[in-house]
Amino acid sequence: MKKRVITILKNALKEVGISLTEKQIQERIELPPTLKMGDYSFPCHFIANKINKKPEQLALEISKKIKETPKGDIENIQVIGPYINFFVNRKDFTKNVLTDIIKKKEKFGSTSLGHKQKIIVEFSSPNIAKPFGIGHLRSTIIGNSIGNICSFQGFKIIKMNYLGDWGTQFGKMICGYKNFGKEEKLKKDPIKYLLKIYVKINKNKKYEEESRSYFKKLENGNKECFLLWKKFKELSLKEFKKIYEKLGIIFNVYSGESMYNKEMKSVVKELQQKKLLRKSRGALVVDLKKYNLGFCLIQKTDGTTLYATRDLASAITRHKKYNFSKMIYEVGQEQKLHFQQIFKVLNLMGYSWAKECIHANHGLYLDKDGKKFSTRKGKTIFMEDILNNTISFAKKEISKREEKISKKELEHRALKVALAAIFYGDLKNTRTQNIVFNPKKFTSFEGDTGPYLLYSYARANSILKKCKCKERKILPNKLEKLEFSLIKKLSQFPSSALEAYNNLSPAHIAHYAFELAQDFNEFYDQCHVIDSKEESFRLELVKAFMIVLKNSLNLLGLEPLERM
RNA sequence: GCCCCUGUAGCUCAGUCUGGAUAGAGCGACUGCCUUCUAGAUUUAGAAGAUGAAGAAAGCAGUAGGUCGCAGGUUCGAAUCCUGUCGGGGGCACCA
Repeated sequence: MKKRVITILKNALKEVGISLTEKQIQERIELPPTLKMGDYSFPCHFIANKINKKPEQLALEISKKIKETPKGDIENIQVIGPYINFFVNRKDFTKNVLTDIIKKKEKFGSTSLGHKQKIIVEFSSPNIAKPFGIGHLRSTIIGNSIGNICSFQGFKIIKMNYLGDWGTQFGKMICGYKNFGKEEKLKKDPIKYLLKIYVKINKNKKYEEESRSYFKKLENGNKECFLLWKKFKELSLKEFKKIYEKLGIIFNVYSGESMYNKEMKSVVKELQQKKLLRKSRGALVVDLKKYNLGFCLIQKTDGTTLYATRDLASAITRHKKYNFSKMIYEVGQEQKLHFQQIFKVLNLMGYSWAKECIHANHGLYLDKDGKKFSTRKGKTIFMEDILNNTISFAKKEISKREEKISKKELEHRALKVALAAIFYGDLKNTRTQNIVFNPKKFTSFEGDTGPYLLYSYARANSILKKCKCKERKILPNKLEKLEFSLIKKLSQFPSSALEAYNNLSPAHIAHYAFELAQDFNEFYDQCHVIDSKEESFRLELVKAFMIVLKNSLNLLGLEPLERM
């Protein structure tokens, strides 16, 4: 139908002496703010500018040239101010949209834009020997969703967890454990105990020298250090995997900084050969001052490596191994400069694929004073606690509404509701914005929340379950306003999904899903589905709603519930 | 000091990339939509309550709430673009 609008416009514009390509016209077509103003609209300001005419007048002139008498799929054309508004035939529109959704089901809205090219999405990436904190929550949820969004556009996605399992901090860990660690305590609650040690060692400056020497030993292959490191890693990974299982997030690859130990030497060599390295204050650096990016530190004075070195090595190795078309790093925005440096260095090294590396940065969770959380100072909120709190709150809410429920069912539903609250609560925010952490946000289930979305789905499901009438795909003569609003919203899902991909922005999907659920609930309130003459059509509409909402939720990393 | 992000309703935020129709949501506040009772009588008033029921109130409708940080500029037109300025956050060499 949009195509028809474009053809009509193209012909009319020609008559007035303006020639635009179909693509140019398509880009200018807008959706009017209200239903009363029509379904598609063409603003005339921008052309009027070029030919020095008043937009209102031009709109009238163009509309007069539209010869084809409005009928068929376009019912009416109106000029309001500088806009030419098109009204579609609602019945045809509805029929097309519903048929399309019900035919394509979970594929509705997806495309094959990616042609199965590979995209690596690196996300979550928690630090070994530290608890899974609020800092990694965003990366985990957003990265997962970005993966789903890209996959929906036909890319082959590799979800990669790049563990922070190497670096000076492990010198600190080993130093702390050797000085005041106890094996029994470690076994009891490994991660929280290791955190205690980490905080303690950071407070005491006299261990700094010793810590660094332990990391040097570790990097040089000292056996005792290696075994301790291995133990920390295994214990941590076990805890992390428990959390991922609860969150329902699956990684294709578990990688880690430690895995690029061998490649690092060759990266340093390569940099030297390409004459990019320079000695500065005893360390090896790449000078990026020309690009306003400062120095990228490659090797410390004591000869050990740094984060940047490992990221360079891993990027090069990954490209060899996977031949990715894009690599997305879902990492906090405080590392923006770091990634700019890495990408620049890769570029200077002559790797043309450097431009396909993207830092999809996210804003930080700030504490209630608006300051950054810091693990080093022991100021963290544990993922485990957030999850457990939200789950127990969800349990209370569910039991309030349904007493006779099996324990197993309660556990299952409470987990799904809690995840919806947490995931949606995070994803609805603009990715790059900082968020002040407020635990109450996750335990509020009304209004613009994840549980509201699940509720709407369950509500729709209940209608279908209770209705025994047979399907007859009859469209009513007159569509109610709320019915048509819902249908229009349904039709917008594909462009929402595409927009989310273009901006790597799950928030687009989150906002769409909320508006969709709102439209559905309005429709539900006003239009009774059962015992109405329109029932068969409305049942189709409810079905289509469920499909589209489910697709949206899946993109966010959530599963809807049939009952809540 | 330099670089990046940011300031929209009491609170939390969309909208800013790509300037256009009355600046939108959610929370909080107030009102109504549910049930029972009493009076009144098809369109009412008061009080109380919540329901184990289901076409699920985890909902819907309405009211109040805005100098889009401030000051200039560009434009027929600015929350949106440009400049300046003030407030908040993050980063800036041996952490990741």
